[in-house]
Amino acid sequence: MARKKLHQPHYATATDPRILQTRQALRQALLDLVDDKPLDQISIREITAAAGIGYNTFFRHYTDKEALVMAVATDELERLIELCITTLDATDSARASTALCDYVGEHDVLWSTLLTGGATNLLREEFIRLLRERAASRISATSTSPVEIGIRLVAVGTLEFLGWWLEQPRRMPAAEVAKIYERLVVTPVVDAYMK
Amino acid sequence: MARKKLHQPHYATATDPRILQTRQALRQALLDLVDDKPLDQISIREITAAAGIGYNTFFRHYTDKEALVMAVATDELERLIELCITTLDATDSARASTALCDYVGEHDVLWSTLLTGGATNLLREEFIRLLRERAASRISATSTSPVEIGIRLVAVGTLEFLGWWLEQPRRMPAAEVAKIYERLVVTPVVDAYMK
DNA sequence: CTTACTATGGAGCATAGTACTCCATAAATA
DNA sequence: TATTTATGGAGTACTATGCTCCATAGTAAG
Repeated sequence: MARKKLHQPHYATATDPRILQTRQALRQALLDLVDDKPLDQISIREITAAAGIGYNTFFRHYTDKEALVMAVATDELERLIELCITTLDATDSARASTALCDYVGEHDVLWSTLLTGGATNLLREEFIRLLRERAASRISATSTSPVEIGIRLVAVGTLEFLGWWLEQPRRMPAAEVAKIYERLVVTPVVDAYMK
Repeated sequence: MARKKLHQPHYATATDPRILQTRQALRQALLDLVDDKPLDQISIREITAAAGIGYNTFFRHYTDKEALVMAVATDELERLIELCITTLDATDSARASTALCDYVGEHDVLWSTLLTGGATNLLREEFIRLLRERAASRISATSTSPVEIGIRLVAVGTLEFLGWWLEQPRRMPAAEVAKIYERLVVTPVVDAYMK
Protein backbone atom coordinates (compact mmCIF):
# COMPACT_ATOMS: atom_id res chain seq x y z
CA MET A 1 0.00 0.00 0.00
CA ALA A 2 1.26 3.45 -0.85
CA ARG A 3 2.23 5.39 2.20
CA LYS A 4 -0.07 8.11 3.44
CA LYS A 5 0.43 11.65 2.38
CA LEU A 6 0.85 13.55 5.60
CA HIS A 7 2.60 16.70 4.58
CA GLN A 8 1.74 19.79 2.63
CA PRO A 9 4.02 21.50 0.16
CA HIS A 10 5.52 24.78 1.35
CA TYR A 11 5.90 27.97 -0.63
CA ALA A 12 2.43 27.88 -2.12
CA THR A 13 2.88 31.29 -3.68
CA ALA A 14 6.33 32.73 -3.98
CA THR A 15 8.44 35.05 -6.07
CA ASP A 16 11.81 33.97 -4.74
CA PRO A 17 13.95 33.21 -7.81
CA ARG A 18 15.30 30.12 -6.09
CA ILE A 19 11.79 28.72 -5.84
CA LEU A 20 10.94 29.49 -9.43
CA GLN A 21 14.19 27.99 -10.63
CA THR A 22 13.71 24.83 -8.60
CA ARG A 23 10.20 24.32 -9.91
CA GLN A 24 11.20 24.93 -13.48
CA ALA A 25 14.05 22.45 -13.12
CA LEU A 26 11.70 19.81 -11.71
CA ARG A 27 9.16 20.31 -14.48
CA GLN A 28 11.76 20.16 -17.19
CA ALA A 29 13.34 17.08 -15.63
CA LEU A 30 9.98 15.35 -15.66
CA LEU A 31 9.41 16.19 -19.30
CA ASP A 32 12.89 14.91 -20.15
CA LEU A 33 12.47 11.66 -18.27
CA VAL A 34 9.00 10.95 -19.58
CA ASP A 35 10.45 10.85 -23.06
CA ASP A 36 12.32 7.69 -22.16
CA LYS A 37 9.95 5.64 -20.04
CA PRO A 38 6.43 5.58 -18.64
CA LEU A 39 5.62 7.73 -15.69
CA ASP A 40 5.18 4.92 -13.20
CA GLN A 41 8.76 3.84 -13.75
CA ILE A 42 10.10 7.26 -12.85
CA SER A 43 10.87 7.74 -9.17
CA ILE A 44 10.99 11.04 -7.35
CA ARG A 45 14.67 10.43 -6.67
CA GLU A 46 15.25 10.16 -10.39
CA ILE A 47 13.42 13.37 -11.10
CA THR A 48 15.34 15.31 -8.48
CA ALA A 49 18.63 13.83 -9.66
CA ALA A 50 17.87 14.81 -13.26
CA ALA A 51 16.93 18.28 -12.11
CA GLY A 52 20.11 18.61 -10.06
CA ILE A 53 18.04 19.27 -6.99
CA GLY A 54 17.98 17.77 -3.52
CA TYR A 55 15.55 14.96 -2.89
CA ASN A 56 13.94 16.70 0.07
CA THR A 57 13.43 19.85 -1.86
CA PHE A 58 10.92 18.08 -4.06
CA PHE A 59 8.51 17.73 -1.17
CA ARG A 60 8.84 21.40 -0.34
CA HIS A 61 7.09 22.14 -3.64
CA TYR A 62 4.88 19.19 -4.46
CA THR A 63 3.15 16.64 -2.28
CA ASP A 64 4.03 13.79 -4.59
CA LYS A 65 4.83 12.80 -8.15
CA GLU A 66 1.23 13.17 -9.21
CA ALA A 67 1.17 16.78 -8.07
CA LEU A 68 4.15 17.59 -10.25
CA VAL A 69 2.60 15.85 -13.23
CA MET A 70 -0.62 17.75 -12.68
CA ALA A 71 1.26 21.03 -12.51
CA VAL A 72 2.96 20.32 -15.82
CA ALA A 73 -0.16 18.95 -17.45
CA THR A 74 -2.35 21.84 -16.34
CA ASP A 75 -0.07 24.34 -18.03
CA GLU A 76 -0.22 22.44 -21.28
CA LEU A 77 -3.90 21.64 -21.01
CA GLU A 78 -4.80 25.33 -20.70
CA ARG A 79 -3.90 25.89 -24.32
CA LEU A 80 -5.65 22.76 -25.51
CA ILE A 81 -8.81 23.73 -23.66
CA GLU A 82 -8.86 27.14 -25.29
CA LEU A 83 -8.80 25.55 -28.72
CA CYS A 84 -11.33 22.96 -27.65
CA ILE A 85 -13.77 25.60 -26.45
CA THR A 86 -13.35 27.52 -29.66
CA THR A 87 -14.18 24.39 -31.60
CA LEU A 88 -17.27 23.74 -29.54
CA ASP A 89 -18.94 27.10 -30.11
CA ALA A 90 -17.34 28.27 -33.33
CA THR A 91 -19.56 28.99 -36.29
CA ASP A 92 -16.80 27.58 -38.45
CA SER A 93 -16.21 24.42 -36.47
CA ALA A 94 -14.14 22.80 -39.20
CA ARG A 95 -11.55 25.53 -39.12
CA ALA A 96 -11.41 25.58 -35.33
CA SER A 97 -10.88 21.83 -35.05
CA THR A 98 -8.16 22.02 -37.67
CA ALA A 99 -6.47 24.69 -35.59
CA LEU A 100 -6.64 22.36 -32.60
CA CYS A 101 -5.04 19.50 -34.50
CA ASP A 102 -2.44 21.88 -35.91
CA TYR A 103 -1.44 22.97 -32.45
CA VAL A 104 -1.12 19.42 -31.14
CA GLY A 105 0.72 18.30 -34.24
CA GLU A 106 3.22 21.10 -33.82
CA HIS A 107 3.88 20.05 -30.22
CA ASP A 108 3.77 16.36 -30.95
CA VAL A 109 6.68 15.26 -28.80
CA LEU A 110 5.24 16.87 -25.72
CA TRP A 111 1.71 15.63 -26.34
CA SER A 112 2.77 12.14 -27.28
CA THR A 113 4.50 11.77 -23.97
CA LEU A 114 1.60 13.29 -22.07
CA LEU A 115 -0.99 11.12 -23.82
CA THR A 116 0.91 7.86 -23.75
CA GLY A 117 3.23 8.28 -20.77
CA GLY A 118 0.98 6.61 -18.25
CA ALA A 119 -0.49 9.87 -16.98
CA THR A 120 -3.63 9.30 -18.99
CA ASN A 121 -5.96 9.19 -16.06
CA LEU A 122 -4.55 12.27 -14.38
CA LEU A 123 -4.77 14.09 -17.66
CA ARG A 124 -8.34 12.93 -18.11
CA GLU A 125 -9.41 14.21 -14.71
CA GLU A 126 -7.74 17.55 -15.20
CA PHE A 127 -9.13 17.95 -18.70
CA ILE A 128 -12.66 17.25 -17.45
CA ARG A 129 -12.20 19.70 -14.59
CA LEU A 130 -10.93 22.51 -16.80
CA LEU A 131 -13.51 21.89 -19.50
CA ARG A 132 -16.28 21.87 -16.91
CA GLU A 133 -15.10 25.22 -15.57
CA ARG A 134 -15.03 26.92 -18.91
CA ALA A 135 -17.67 25.22 -20.99
CA ALA A 136 -20.48 24.50 -18.60
CA SER A 137 -22.06 27.94 -18.93
CA ARG A 138 -22.06 27.70 -22.72
CA ILE A 139 -23.92 24.44 -22.89
CA SER A 140 -27.68 24.59 -22.95
CA ALA A 141 -29.11 23.32 -19.68
CA THR A 142 -32.47 22.84 -21.33
CA SER A 143 -31.27 19.73 -23.08
CA THR A 144 -32.60 16.34 -22.08
CA SER A 145 -29.07 15.07 -21.46
CA PRO A 146 -27.24 16.23 -18.33
CA VAL A 147 -24.42 18.66 -19.02
CA GLU A 148 -21.81 16.62 -17.17
CA ILE A 149 -21.86 13.62 -19.48
CA GLY A 150 -21.47 15.84 -22.53
CA ILE A 151 -18.41 17.47 -21.03
CA ARG A 152 -16.89 14.15 -20.08
CA LEU A 153 -17.44 12.59 -23.47
CA VAL A 154 -15.84 15.52 -25.24
CA ALA A 155 -12.87 15.37 -22.87
CA VAL A 156 -12.15 11.63 -23.10
CA GLY A 157 -13.03 11.59 -26.78
CA THR A 158 -10.57 14.38 -27.50
CA LEU A 159 -7.77 12.73 -25.54
CA GLU A 160 -8.41 9.33 -27.08
CA PHE A 161 -8.58 10.84 -30.52
CA LEU A 162 -5.37 12.83 -30.18
CA GLY A 163 -3.56 9.88 -28.63
CA TRP A 164 -4.59 7.69 -31.53
CA TRP A 165 -3.56 10.24 -34.12
CA LEU A 166 -0.16 10.94 -32.60
CA GLU A 167 0.83 7.30 -32.36
CA GLN A 168 0.19 6.62 -36.04
CA PRO A 169 3.43 5.80 -37.89
CA ARG A 170 2.36 7.96 -40.83
CA ARG A 171 0.07 10.63 -39.52
CA MET A 172 -2.82 11.96 -41.51
CA PRO A 173 -2.63 15.72 -42.17
CA ALA A 174 -4.20 17.91 -39.50
CA ALA A 175 -6.89 19.23 -41.82
CA GLU A 176 -7.94 15.72 -42.75
CA VAL A 177 -7.89 14.24 -39.29
CA ALA A 178 -9.76 17.22 -37.96
CA LYS A 179 -12.77 16.20 -40.05
CA ILE A 180 -12.87 12.83 -38.33
CA TYR A 181 -12.50 14.50 -34.95
CA GLU A 182 -15.30 16.86 -35.69
CA ARG A 183 -17.63 14.19 -36.92
CA LEU A 184 -17.04 11.59 -34.22
CA VAL A 185 -16.34 13.71 -31.15
CA VAL A 186 -17.49 17.30 -31.52
CA THR A 187 -20.64 17.19 -33.63
CA PRO A 188 -22.54 14.57 -31.61
CA VAL A 189 -22.22 16.63 -28.43
CA VAL A 190 -22.79 19.97 -30.12
CA ASP A 191 -25.94 18.65 -31.74
CA ALA A 192 -27.20 17.29 -28.46
CA TYR A 193 -26.62 20.39 -26.38
CA MET A 194 -26.47 23.45 -28.57
CA LYS A 195 -29.48 23.04 -30.77
CA MET B 1 11.29 2.95 -9.92
CA ALA B 2 9.27 -0.22 -9.66
CA ARG B 3 11.39 -3.29 -9.74
CA LYS B 4 11.70 -5.20 -13.00
CA LYS B 5 9.45 -8.09 -13.76
CA LEU B 6 11.80 -10.98 -14.35
CA HIS B 7 9.66 -14.00 -13.82
CA GLN B 8 6.79 -15.65 -15.60
CA PRO B 9 3.74 -17.14 -13.93
CA HIS B 10 3.66 -20.93 -13.82
CA TYR B 11 0.68 -23.14 -14.49
CA ALA B 12 -0.45 -21.27 -17.58
CA THR B 13 -3.13 -23.84 -18.32
CA ALA B 14 -4.09 -26.29 -15.67
CA THR B 15 -7.00 -28.30 -14.40
CA ASP B 16 -5.60 -29.13 -10.98
CA PRO B 17 -8.35 -28.25 -8.50
CA ARG B 18 -5.76 -26.64 -6.23
CA ILE B 19 -4.85 -24.23 -8.99
CA LEU B 20 -8.43 -23.37 -9.79
CA GLN B 21 -9.25 -22.85 -6.15
CA THR B 22 -6.24 -20.62 -5.56
CA ARG B 23 -7.08 -18.46 -8.55
CA GLN B 24 -10.71 -18.15 -7.60
CA ALA B 25 -9.73 -17.17 -4.06
CA LEU B 26 -7.37 -14.48 -5.37
CA ARG B 27 -9.98 -13.06 -7.73
CA GLN B 28 -12.65 -12.97 -5.08
CA ALA B 29 -10.26 -11.38 -2.60
CA LEU B 30 -9.47 -8.64 -5.09
CA LEU B 31 -13.15 -7.95 -5.69
CA ASP B 32 -13.75 -7.82 -1.95
CA LEU B 33 -10.85 -5.46 -1.29
CA VAL B 34 -11.62 -3.17 -4.19
CA ASP B 35 -14.97 -2.44 -2.56
CA ASP B 36 -13.17 -0.67 0.27
CA LYS B 37 -10.34 1.25 -1.33
CA PRO B 38 -8.80 2.13 -4.68
CA LEU B 39 -6.68 -0.44 -6.40
CA ASP B 40 -3.37 1.35 -5.99
CA GLN B 41 -3.75 1.17 -2.23
CA ILE B 42 -4.14 -2.58 -2.26
CA SER B 43 -0.91 -4.53 -1.96
CA ILE B 44 -0.29 -8.05 -3.15
CA ARG B 45 0.33 -9.07 0.45
CA GLU B 46 -3.13 -7.79 1.33
CA ILE B 47 -4.74 -9.71 -1.48
CA THR B 48 -3.05 -12.98 -0.57
CA ALA B 49 -3.87 -12.48 3.11
CA ALA B 50 -7.53 -11.86 2.28
CA ALA B 51 -7.56 -14.93 0.06
CA GLY B 52 -5.93 -17.05 2.76
CA ILE B 53 -3.15 -17.90 0.38
CA GLY B 54 0.64 -17.75 0.61
CA TYR B 55 2.31 -14.63 -0.64
CA ASN B 56 4.61 -16.54 -2.97
CA THR B 57 1.78 -18.48 -4.46
CA PHE B 58 0.47 -15.28 -5.98
CA PHE B 59 3.47 -15.06 -8.28
CA ARG B 60 2.99 -18.64 -9.38
CA HIS B 61 -0.25 -17.55 -11.03
CA TYR B 62 0.12 -13.89 -11.97
CA THR B 63 3.14 -11.79 -12.78
CA ASP B 64 1.88 -8.84 -10.77
CA LYS B 65 -1.19 -7.08 -9.45
CA GLU B 66 -2.10 -5.76 -12.87
CA ALA B 67 -2.23 -9.26 -14.31
CA LEU B 68 -4.73 -10.31 -11.69
CA VAL B 69 -6.85 -7.23 -12.29
CA MET B 70 -6.79 -7.90 -15.99
CA ALA B 71 -7.85 -11.50 -15.43
CA VAL B 72 -10.82 -10.39 -13.36
CA ALA B 73 -11.70 -7.52 -15.66
CA THR B 74 -11.52 -9.66 -18.77
CA ASP B 75 -14.09 -12.07 -17.38
CA GLU B 76 -16.47 -9.26 -16.61
CA LEU B 77 -15.77 -7.36 -19.77
CA GLU B 78 -16.68 -10.38 -21.90
CA ARG B 79 -20.31 -9.95 -21.00
CA LEU B 80 -20.26 -6.22 -21.49
CA ILE B 81 -18.67 -6.59 -24.89
CA GLU B 82 -21.37 -9.01 -26.01
CA LEU B 83 -24.04 -6.47 -25.18
CA CYS B 84 -21.99 -3.70 -26.73
CA ILE B 85 -21.62 -5.58 -30.00
CA THR B 86 -25.31 -6.30 -30.06
CA THR B 87 -26.01 -2.62 -29.63
CA LEU B 88 -23.67 -1.71 -32.44
CA ASP B 89 -25.25 -3.88 -35.10
CA ALA B 90 -28.76 -4.35 -33.83
CA THR B 91 -31.64 -3.18 -35.95
CA ASP B 92 -33.37 -2.18 -32.75
CA SER B 93 -30.48 -0.28 -31.23
CA ALA B 94 -32.62 1.34 -28.57
CA ARG B 95 -33.64 -1.97 -27.09
CA ALA B 96 -30.09 -3.34 -27.21
CA SER B 97 -28.59 -0.33 -25.45
CA THR B 98 -31.29 -0.55 -22.80
CA ALA B 99 -30.34 -4.17 -22.26
CA LEU B 100 -26.73 -3.09 -21.82
CA CYS B 101 -27.64 -0.50 -19.20
CA ASP B 102 -29.94 -2.98 -17.50
CA TYR B 103 -27.12 -5.46 -17.18
CA VAL B 104 -24.70 -2.92 -15.74
CA GLY B 105 -27.35 -1.52 -13.42
CA GLU B 106 -28.04 -4.98 -12.07
CA HIS B 107 -24.35 -5.53 -11.35
CA ASP B 108 -23.77 -2.01 -10.13
CA VAL B 109 -21.55 -2.80 -7.17
CA LEU B 110 -19.12 -4.74 -9.29
CA TRP B 111 -19.08 -2.23 -12.10
CA SER B 112 -18.84 0.76 -9.84
CA THR B 113 -15.69 -0.65 -8.31
CA LEU B 114 -14.25 -1.61 -11.68
CA LEU B 115 -15.00 1.78 -13.22
CA THR B 116 -13.93 3.95 -10.31
CA GLY B 117 -11.45 1.74 -8.48
CA GLY B 118 -8.37 3.14 -10.17
CA ALA B 119 -8.19 0.37 -12.75
CA THR B 120 -9.70 2.65 -15.35
CA ASN B 121 -6.75 2.56 -17.67
CA LEU B 122 -6.32 -1.18 -17.54
CA LEU B 123 -10.01 -1.59 -18.16
CA ARG B 124 -9.80 0.80 -21.08
CA GLU B 125 -6.99 -1.10 -22.74
CA GLU B 126 -8.68 -4.45 -22.29
CA PHE B 127 -12.01 -3.10 -23.51
CA ILE B 128 -10.39 -1.72 -26.63
CA ARG B 129 -8.56 -4.98 -27.23
CA LEU B 130 -11.67 -7.14 -26.89
CA LEU B 131 -13.84 -4.80 -28.92
CA ARG B 132 -11.24 -4.71 -31.66
CA GLU B 133 -11.19 -8.51 -31.79
CA ARG B 134 -14.90 -8.88 -32.11
CA ALA B 135 -16.11 -5.79 -33.84
CA ALA B 136 -13.45 -5.00 -36.38
CA SER B 137 -14.83 -7.35 -39.00
CA ARG B 138 -18.31 -5.87 -38.73
CA ILE B 139 -17.24 -2.34 -39.32
CA SER B 140 -17.09 -1.16 -42.89
CA ALA B 141 -13.51 -0.64 -43.98
CA THR B 142 -14.71 1.48 -46.85
CA SER B 143 -15.38 4.39 -44.56
CA THR B 144 -13.23 7.49 -44.71
CA SER B 145 -12.41 7.17 -41.01
CA PRO B 146 -9.98 4.46 -39.89
CA VAL B 147 -11.63 1.60 -38.04
CA GLU B 148 -9.36 1.85 -35.02
CA ILE B 149 -10.50 5.29 -33.90
CA GLY B 150 -14.14 4.26 -34.09
CA ILE B 151 -13.48 1.26 -31.88
CA ARG B 152 -11.54 3.33 -29.38
CA LEU B 153 -14.17 6.05 -29.15
CA VAL B 154 -16.93 3.53 -28.53
CA ALA B 155 -14.83 1.85 -25.86
CA VAL B 156 -13.81 4.93 -23.89
CA GLY B 157 -17.20 6.54 -24.46
CA THR B 158 -18.98 3.51 -23.07
CA LEU B 159 -16.75 3.30 -20.01
CA GLU B 160 -16.99 7.03 -19.34
CA PHE B 161 -20.72 6.95 -19.80
CA LEU B 162 -21.29 3.97 -17.49
CA GLY B 163 -18.92 5.41 -14.87
CA TRP B 164 -20.84 8.68 -14.91
CA TRP B 165 -24.21 6.97 -14.67
CA LEU B 166 -23.25 4.66 -11.81
CA GLU B 167 -21.83 7.42 -9.65
CA GLN B 168 -24.98 9.51 -9.80
CA PRO B 169 -26.64 9.76 -6.37
CA ARG B 170 -30.05 9.24 -7.94
CA ARG B 171 -29.61 7.21 -11.06
CA MET B 172 -31.77 7.72 -14.09
CA PRO B 173 -33.69 4.61 -15.15
CA ALA B 174 -31.82 2.34 -17.53
CA ALA B 175 -34.29 2.89 -20.37
CA GLU B 176 -33.90 6.64 -20.09
CA VAL B 177 -30.13 6.72 -19.73
CA ALA B 178 -29.80 4.29 -22.63
CA LYS B 179 -31.23 6.95 -24.94
CA ILE B 180 -28.47 9.34 -23.99
CA TYR B 181 -25.88 6.59 -24.43
CA GLU B 182 -27.22 5.74 -27.83
CA ARG B 183 -27.33 9.31 -29.01
CA LEU B 184 -23.93 10.46 -27.74
CA VAL B 185 -21.82 7.31 -28.00
CA VAL B 186 -23.31 4.69 -30.29
CA THR B 187 -25.07 6.60 -33.07
CA PRO B 188 -22.15 8.83 -34.08
CA VAL B 189 -19.90 5.84 -34.69
CA VAL B 190 -22.58 3.68 -36.26
CA ASP B 191 -23.47 6.48 -38.66
CA ALA B 192 -19.83 6.98 -39.56
CA TYR B 193 -18.98 3.34 -40.23
CA MET B 194 -22.08 1.36 -41.00
CA LYS B 195 -23.83 3.48 -43.53
C1' DC C 1 27.38 46.43 4.09
C1' DT C 2 25.31 43.92 7.48
C1' DT C 3 21.78 41.25 9.31
C1' DA C 4 17.91 38.51 9.44
C1' DC C 5 15.39 35.30 6.73
C1' DT C 6 14.72 31.20 4.14
C1' DA C 7 15.48 27.86 0.40
C1' DT C 8 18.54 24.30 -0.48
C1' DG C 9 21.71 20.16 0.04
C1' DG C 10 23.08 16.01 2.10
C1' DA C 11 23.12 12.42 5.18
C1' DG C 12 20.36 9.34 7.38
C1' DC C 13 16.23 6.59 9.18
C1' DA C 14 11.69 4.17 9.42
C1' DT C 15 8.24 1.98 6.89
C1' DA C 16 6.48 -0.63 3.22
C1' DG C 17 6.06 -3.00 -1.08
C1' DT C 18 8.07 -5.98 -4.69
C1' DA C 19 10.68 -9.93 -6.50
C1' DC C 20 12.62 -14.00 -5.37
C1' DT C 21 14.71 -18.47 -3.04
C1' DC C 22 14.74 -22.67 -0.38
C1' DC C 23 12.65 -26.38 1.68
C1' DA C 24 9.21 -29.09 4.11
C1' DT C 25 4.48 -30.52 3.61
C1' DA C 26 0.19 -31.68 1.82
C1' DA C 27 -2.68 -32.69 -2.03
C1' DA C 28 -3.52 -34.59 -6.60
C1' DT C 29 -2.76 -37.93 -10.21
C1' DA C 30 -0.83 -42.16 -12.09
C1' DT D 1 0.97 -46.85 -3.23
C1' DA D 2 4.28 -44.05 -5.41
C1' DT D 3 5.24 -39.99 -7.91
C1' DT D 4 4.46 -35.59 -9.16
C1' DT D 5 3.46 -30.96 -7.96
C1' DA D 6 1.11 -27.01 -5.77
C1' DT D 7 1.34 -24.75 -1.59
C1' DG D 8 2.97 -22.47 2.90
C1' DG D 9 6.27 -20.13 5.55
C1' DA D 10 10.38 -18.13 6.60
C1' DG D 11 13.83 -15.32 5.03
C1' DT D 12 16.78 -12.13 1.76
C1' DA D 13 17.71 -8.26 -1.39
C1' DC D 14 16.32 -4.25 -3.38
C1' DT D 15 13.75 -0.11 -4.08
C1' DA D 16 10.66 3.79 -3.20
C1' DT D 17 8.43 6.86 -0.12
C1' DG D 18 7.92 10.14 3.71
C1' DC D 19 10.35 12.57 6.83
C1' DT D 20 14.06 14.79 10.22
C1' DC D 21 18.14 17.35 11.43
C1' DC D 22 21.46 20.58 10.52
C1' DA D 23 24.94 23.14 8.00
C1' DT D 24 25.26 26.25 4.06
C1' DA D 25 24.32 29.46 0.63
C1' DG D 26 21.40 32.72 -1.65
C1' DT D 27 17.83 36.57 -0.88
C1' DA D 28 16.10 40.72 0.75
C1' DA D 29 15.55 44.44 4.27
C1' DG D 30 17.73 47.67 7.40
